Amino acid sequence: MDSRELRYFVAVAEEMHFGRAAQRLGIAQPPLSRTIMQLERRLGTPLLRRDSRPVTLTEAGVVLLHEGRAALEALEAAEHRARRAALAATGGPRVTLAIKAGASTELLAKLLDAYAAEPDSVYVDVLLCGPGEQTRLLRNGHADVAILHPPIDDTTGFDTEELATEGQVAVLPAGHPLTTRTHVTAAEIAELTDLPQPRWPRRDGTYADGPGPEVQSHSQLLQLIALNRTTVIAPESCRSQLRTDVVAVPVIDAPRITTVMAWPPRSRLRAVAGLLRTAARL
Amino acid sequence: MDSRELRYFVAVAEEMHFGRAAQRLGIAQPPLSRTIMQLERRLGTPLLRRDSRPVTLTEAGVVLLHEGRAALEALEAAEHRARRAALAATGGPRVTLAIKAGASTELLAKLLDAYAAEPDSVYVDVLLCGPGEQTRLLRNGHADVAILHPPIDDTTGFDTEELATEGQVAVLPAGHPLTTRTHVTAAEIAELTDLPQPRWPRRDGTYADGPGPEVQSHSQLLQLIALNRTTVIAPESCRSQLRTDVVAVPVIDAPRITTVMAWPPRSRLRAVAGLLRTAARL
DNA sequence: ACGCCCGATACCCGCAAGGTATGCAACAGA
DNA sequence: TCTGTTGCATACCTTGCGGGTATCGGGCGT
Repeated sequence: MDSRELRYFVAVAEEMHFGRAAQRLGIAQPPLSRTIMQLERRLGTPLLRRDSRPVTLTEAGVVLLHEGRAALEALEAAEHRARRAALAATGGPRVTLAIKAGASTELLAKLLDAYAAEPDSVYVDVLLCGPGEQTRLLRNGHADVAILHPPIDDTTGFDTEELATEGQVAVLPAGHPLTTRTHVTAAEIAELTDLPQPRWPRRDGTYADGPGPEVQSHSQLLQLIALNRTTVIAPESCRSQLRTDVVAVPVIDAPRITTVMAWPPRSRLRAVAGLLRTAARL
Repeated sequence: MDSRELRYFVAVAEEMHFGRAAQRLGIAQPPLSRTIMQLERRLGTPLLRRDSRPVTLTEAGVVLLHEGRAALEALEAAEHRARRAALAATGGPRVTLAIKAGASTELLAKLLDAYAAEPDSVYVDVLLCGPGEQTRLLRNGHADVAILHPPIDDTTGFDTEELATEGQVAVLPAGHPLTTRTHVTAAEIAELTDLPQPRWPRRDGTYADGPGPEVQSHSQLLQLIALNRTTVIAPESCRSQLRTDVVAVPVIDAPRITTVMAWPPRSRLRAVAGLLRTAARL
């Protein structure tokens, strides 16, 4: 199968609309229709039901959308990794590590320092990315290794190694009644109608409905907490990033957050192995 | 990147020779040369060193060969899985299970019977394949799930679930001195110069050098054991397939063999989940 | 019933993929 | 060192296919 056909099909399957898909692909609609029909002939099965609007996927179409996305990502990954391998061969070897922007830097700093002191260490490019973006970067070859937090992040399809596990704390305004407690429960925090949970923007920039304030950044969130507007439950390592006008109280029954290092399976990069050895010693 | 270019590059990288690669691809050599050069321009880096013969891979070339193979397999997989999904939608749902030909059928038979009795079970196509072939079939989409035996089989890149673990036995000719023992060690078996280890054919059909007899099949092997020509260490479940003129003696220090079910990560097939649930109850 | 939306069809064009002929550089043998 | 052979690159031609425009036809809303 040709990757072009697959790319076209994925576009149509995602848009559920030939015209919009064609626009997204930068081609006209008729050649797109033709290519999809060619693909269907080649596979010997229809992928789309056009008899009702909007067009819908057949069973085979659903499968091809899932598997095809993975295949296209693998193609991208091959291209990017080869390109980066070329850079590493000329300008000195390096690896790219993807971490969530705003995540705890303590553990990471220790790891990077320790690794840099290793005899065969290479330069580590640190790639800050949005929430949940790390797995995509790992899959499409923009990163070699990532720091993830299951079960928030989905690690299926990657090799992983656990680095740390920690409890969670509720971040409350200084002076709030609960700050006198040694610990609280998740239910208690959820029931605080005076401090409703904040709402983060979704992928498309819109917000879910709810009583909590809309936030775009961590500093904004901390300010809103200090102003008695909201509260949040976060890993305890966030303590080092807190302002003095907010207080962290352990949440006794919140799920423990694990920090894992993840990399694509059968990645044979020496640098990843080195990072792992270093991490194992910490 | 176009899959055609990648296919061409992989052919050249595997053959280390433009002419042979072109022949394998069914095209002439000049367009192949041109396509590889286009790919190199697109990536902005040379992939092959042509200044000495045979042509050799650059660092980027090595990476692209590895990653590119995986990407091409993912493409194949998408195609095959979509095609099979279409079949499943018309002719009743089914899954394809890959097992090594000649492996123990006891556990498998129990599993399949139990699964068939489940309320939402579907027909299971059993695909017999050569040693180490299961992972390839899983990767390229010819199979949905497989029975593997790590550490013999490489399971990196798959989700797995352990089904069973068993010790190993030495299969000896009836009447051999060691058959009176309750157990033996691997070293003792290796030191039996009168019964050298058998030699299996490699992928290309040739055999490694050594004193042992060349064998192609299990029945051949058993006959050679009965004839006092060789011996072999195998999982204890092989006992049910032995003839009466050979004897199995536990090897006390042989690594335990695990039987795992493996499937591609983020495969969402209900049938695979059903098989797993059934397996968990056995 | 009418009009609109949207995918399919018909037809044309240009380019890039593939073929043939040949040049030129690298290894092997003397 | 010279020469022949092997093997990748270059030059040039041909053609099929990917893409564009114009238009048709069917489903759905009003």
